[in-house]
Amino acid sequence: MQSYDPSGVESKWQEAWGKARAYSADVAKAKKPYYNLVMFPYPSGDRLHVGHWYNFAPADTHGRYMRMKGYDIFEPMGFDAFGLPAENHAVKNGVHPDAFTDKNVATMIKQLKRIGCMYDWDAMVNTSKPEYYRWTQWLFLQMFQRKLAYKKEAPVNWCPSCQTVLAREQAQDGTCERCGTPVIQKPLNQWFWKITDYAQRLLDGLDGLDWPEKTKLMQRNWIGRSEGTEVHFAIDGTTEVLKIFTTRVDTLFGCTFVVLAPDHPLVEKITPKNHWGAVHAYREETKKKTELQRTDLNKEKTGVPTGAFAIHPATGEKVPVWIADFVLAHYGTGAVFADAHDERDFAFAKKYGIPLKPTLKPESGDDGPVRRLEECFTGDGVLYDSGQFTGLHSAEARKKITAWLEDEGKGRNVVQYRIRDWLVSRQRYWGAPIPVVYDPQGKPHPVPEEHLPWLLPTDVEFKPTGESPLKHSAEFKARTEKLFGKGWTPEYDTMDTFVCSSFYYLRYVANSEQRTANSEKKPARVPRTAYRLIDPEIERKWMPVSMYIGGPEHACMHLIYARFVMMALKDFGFASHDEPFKKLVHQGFITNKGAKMSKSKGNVVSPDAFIDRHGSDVFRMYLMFMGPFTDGGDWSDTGIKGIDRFVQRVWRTLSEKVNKKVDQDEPASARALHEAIKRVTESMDALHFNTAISALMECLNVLEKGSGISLMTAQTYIRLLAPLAPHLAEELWEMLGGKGFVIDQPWPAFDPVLLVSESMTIVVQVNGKVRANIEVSARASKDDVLTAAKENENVKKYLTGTPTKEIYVPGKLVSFVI
RNA sequence: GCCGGAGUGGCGGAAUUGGUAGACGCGCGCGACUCAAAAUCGCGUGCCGCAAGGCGUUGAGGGUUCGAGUCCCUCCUCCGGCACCA
Repeated sequence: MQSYDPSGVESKWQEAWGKARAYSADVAKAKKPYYNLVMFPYPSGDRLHVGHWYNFAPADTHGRYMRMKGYDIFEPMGFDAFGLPAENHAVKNGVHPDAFTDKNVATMIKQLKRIGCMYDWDAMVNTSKPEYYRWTQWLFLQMFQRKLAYKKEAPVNWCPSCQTVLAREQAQDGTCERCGTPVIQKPLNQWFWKITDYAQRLLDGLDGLDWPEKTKLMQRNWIGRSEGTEVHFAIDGTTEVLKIFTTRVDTLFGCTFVVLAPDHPLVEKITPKNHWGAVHAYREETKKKTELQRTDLNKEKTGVPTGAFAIHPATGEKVPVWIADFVLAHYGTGAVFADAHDERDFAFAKKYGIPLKPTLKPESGDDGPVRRLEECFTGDGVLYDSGQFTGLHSAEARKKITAWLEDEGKGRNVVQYRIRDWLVSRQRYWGAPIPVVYDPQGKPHPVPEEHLPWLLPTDVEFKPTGESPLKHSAEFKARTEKLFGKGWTPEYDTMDTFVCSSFYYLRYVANSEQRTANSEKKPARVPRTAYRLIDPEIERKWMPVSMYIGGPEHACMHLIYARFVMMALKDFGFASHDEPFKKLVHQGFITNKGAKMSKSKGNVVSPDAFIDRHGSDVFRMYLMFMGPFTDGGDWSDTGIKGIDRFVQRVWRTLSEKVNKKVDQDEPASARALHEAIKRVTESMDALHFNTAISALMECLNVLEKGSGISLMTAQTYIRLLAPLAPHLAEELWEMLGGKGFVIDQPWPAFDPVLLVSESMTIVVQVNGKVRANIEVSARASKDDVLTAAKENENVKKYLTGTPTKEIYVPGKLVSFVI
């Protein structure tokens, strides 16, 4: 008897699947579409790592399971190929990013094929190719046309090392997401996409999504809706009006000063000359600080008075106007009114000797310390010294004061969002060029659609200089002048790669339709998607993605951009759905000795050696057996042996013990098999691959002990195994004379009758302690069971006296209380 | 600081609506095969006991219940996210 040798078997079946085009979906004809998607990888030059496998293999197992359940699976794979690493590599080694990317994609495809996933390679996308990025640019034009793309000068996050701007999401902790360099603020004229227009819809849409609650919550926080009041303060001696957003208008009467962000536009207009020196110096000081320094919470708050005064809208008092960098320019209106009921205002006022006036007291308890300004009370309470609102509770006061302000024309109820418009410009080479040209007056014009793809020029230096490398392309300038006229210049910035990945799921489907049409025998059919982002009928059928699997790190980036783009496309009339991803699941992280695997730490585990020795089936099953796939886990290579043994045992048992002459299994075997069908099905539905595997192991343990296995049972077992160990299952299926591919077989159903055994084991408890296990007939009544329980010797020992309570849980246990 | 999630053997982890905690696997121990080792197979693996049986137990403490890993309260620890958001 030969042991199972995966190397030959796995390549044999990978070839056979490929030859039969077993995984090419016909998206136009499919009846029960199921779009099984994983987040596409970046094609780095490195080998596939454990993290890739941990994402792709279980996702593929899910797809295979759904296929056997009768769905038409579409499972594409592609490459998010634009981005900094290829460009940095180009800078270092002088190889063009395109050549470098091509090489990486080719090796990555080879490696991906070894996993043995059901990828429909006909549908592949590569975001760095003109046939793809023409759609990235097309999307920009759509946004531009509807004024959702706009250019503005704004202080932006700038990474001095990468020499480019970053979206807020890419500079979250004040450092560059890629290189960790502290980010600085720099005023630049940049392209933005108006995601803020969709804030409320992005928020509302979350309720209907089958996503992890945690991810939804993160998006809710990111969108950051808050309802409050905009209060208008006139500036003394000017016609200027300062608008201030607050959620605590109940403390309005306690306002003794107002604070502007240093870069608030009013500062220049209202600061009297004699204060300008100090104000200017403070603003310059702020500019020099990095985002990290500026937002350091432990830092003592600083500020300077502007010398201007604002008129309190309710009392008419004059209150001083300060600037301070704890007030953020980009939230609310970039200004706050300060009072005694906010920790920051309280501390700031004490530091600079600004008077405070408490107007709120707790509903109960001693408010002495608050009145004496020894304590800062920030909760809701009861108002005093607040004019006609005195005596009201905070919540009530907020409503009444807002209404009063509205009547007086001094304020209104408003909703604020924390989310900011999406900065899509990048001063880098390796990205999709923004399809905009400027006339000699500097006015931007969209590049007409017939000129798409607006090609990325190749005659450039890659060194980042802070300006877009495209600026140095002679061809790019010449092309623009030739098409649009003398003095016209192209936009030199490229797009954030998150734009590329915001709609790729649509292009997969379009590609698949196109290639299928192209590969059909005559008469040639013109693919419906050839000149469209996607055919509307096919979009309606395949969207939203049925299952989207990828890492949680994209919660507030890719996953929010893609939702925004999908909503916009629907509004533009190119799609019929609001949401791109119906169900979302995050795989967990695989760590090594508790630490995140990274190249710089040198603790990356390469799957290669394990694949060579054990094969893809064993490796992917081991990853799935480690624990729940949403949890991730710490890598250890000792346990893989267990799966290897399991595979060998399956092989041995099914090649030695199958008796084709028998069609009736021993009862134990039959029960074990049907128990396995039930449990594997439940586990697969829940994506609990670890328990699916253990159910198969338990079943095998029983089958091994029996004297023989019927062909039927063997084939059913192989079908249960097929999504988890696809190659092994095909080989066994063929060996036992199965027709076609096992992956085309239906998923087995269990027979509940076979799950019921003749007898049942009942646990007997006395006063909550287990005293016996008794065997009774499966048909025994409550009285039978109770009688049998009382007759048990050990139970008798403890059953001293008449039970005050007799509990019987059918089929499970008896509990006596005495 | 705020918001989430999680704490179960030596290890990874199982456990329907509250119903035999520790399935399955790793590791370890003993045995078989072998000149030997590896591989494989068998048995064992919370504690005490030859056994029958007894006892303990799911981060800590308390509560509800005939019965709690599961429900409620208090606390501890770890992980993830947000963080001057007015």
